[in-house]
Amino acid sequence: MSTGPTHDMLAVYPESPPIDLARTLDLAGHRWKAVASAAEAAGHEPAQGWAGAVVACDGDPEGAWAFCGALRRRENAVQPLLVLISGAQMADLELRHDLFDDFCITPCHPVEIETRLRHLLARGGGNVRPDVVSYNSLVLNLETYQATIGGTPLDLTYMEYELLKFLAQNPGKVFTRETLLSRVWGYEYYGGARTVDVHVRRLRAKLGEEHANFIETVRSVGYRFGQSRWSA
Amino acid sequence: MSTGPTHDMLAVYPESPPIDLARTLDLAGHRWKAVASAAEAAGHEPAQGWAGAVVACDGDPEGAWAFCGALRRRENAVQPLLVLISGAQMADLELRHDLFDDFCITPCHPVEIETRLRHLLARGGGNVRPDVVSYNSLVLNLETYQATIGGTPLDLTYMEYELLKFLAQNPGKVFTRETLLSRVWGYEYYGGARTVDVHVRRLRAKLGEEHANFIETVRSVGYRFGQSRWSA
DNA sequence: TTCCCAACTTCACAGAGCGTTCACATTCGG
DNA sequence: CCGAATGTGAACGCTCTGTGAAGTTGGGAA
Repeated sequence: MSTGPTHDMLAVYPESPPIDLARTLDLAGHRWKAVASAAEAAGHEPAQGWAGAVVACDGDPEGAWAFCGALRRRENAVQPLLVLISGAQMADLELRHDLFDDFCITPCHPVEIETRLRHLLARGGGNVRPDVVSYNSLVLNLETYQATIGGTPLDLTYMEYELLKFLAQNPGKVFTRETLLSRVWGYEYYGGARTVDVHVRRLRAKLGEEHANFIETVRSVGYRFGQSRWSA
Repeated sequence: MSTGPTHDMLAVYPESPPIDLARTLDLAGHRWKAVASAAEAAGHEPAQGWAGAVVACDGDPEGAWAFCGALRRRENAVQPLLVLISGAQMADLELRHDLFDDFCITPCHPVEIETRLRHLLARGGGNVRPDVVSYNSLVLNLETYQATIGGTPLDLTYMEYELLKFLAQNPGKVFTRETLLSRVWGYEYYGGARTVDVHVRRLRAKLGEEHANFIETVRSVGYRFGQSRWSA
């Protein structure tokens, strides 16, 4: 139907995208605007909103993922979101599965990028991103930053909420304190691992005695949220 | 095909899939069944339905696309659907964008297939396939640090888990106590060899009388996990 | 600006869990 | 039947985690 997207403005990151990417987008007839940050993306957003985003993780992976996260946490989450990564970065994808819709392993054929973009756009943004994370009676509302358990709201602080969200998004999986610090607190964080312990303790307290065991301690390893699907 | 949860059976086309694909699926712990046609896919469908489909278009593109179309036209459309195509076939995708959810350009890294499957399954609400080590009814979940035997969880301590994991990753191979100490406990470890004995004993106890013989004693040498193919 | 309070981090200590070792019993090979 | 290798139970001691509290930071109000 569409010979070329007309009213579809894509956000591209970083501000000086790889020349191959720029050429590919141009040749395919896409309209796009490169931005340096999520704030800039919000500032330069067209009236109809972004039609999607393409993020190259080559130069600055940290910044790129932060950018993805920011676009997804917005009021109107930008969709679809295509990331370009190197093969070595593929391991990063697993824990960030909620931050993108599709990915390309660079270097890749320009046609592949174009095909994936077309596919994503044709599906109208593709997959629906859940705006809540839930486990049993626990519900995290990603839009309002509120948590409830059995319907009654929990009064969580920011870090408590982020930690619980991260754990609840990966139920059953064990994380070391170091992993939690880097994924929840941030990469450049240089702090003691006991910080995690204390936050876990407060979370357990707020979850209540009945649900404190939502967060399990795995001795000598770290923490796990929820039970493995096998221990049913 | 490895053991695992029973509700994640993938349909694979064609009936004799590329060996690389088969190996990738097995190593990732997926359960799958190769089928020769859409009719056969319907006939062999598990009670809970297919968790998804992987279609290799290498040999017979027409048949492969017909297969995809049939799965999509069914009462319960099979989702998600991942197709493997060569670069030359990329042009086919545009006209068939409604017949698949994601694609891989072959030849590609096995990790990419696995990553895309994970992503698709996670989106579809299906369970993400964990990394597992399994032997008979014993399953070690490397993500959750949990072990089960015949579906019932084993309550292993950290060292017990590590020892069992190492042994189970090398079934049939005999290890001296010294080797086990250096590989499981660490190279710089300087302790008595009887430590291994005690841990083996506890492992056998927790495996239960029925499966205690998973760990065999090789007198004057060490221990072996699983049976030698020469044993009577 | 200055103060204040909430949130976050760090610290210290106690308790529990777990790994290691030892002593003794048992089995195996010759 | 003997010696060596292994199985077994118990006790010791260390490491890790839970926990209360002190210390630090940052943002908002007066």
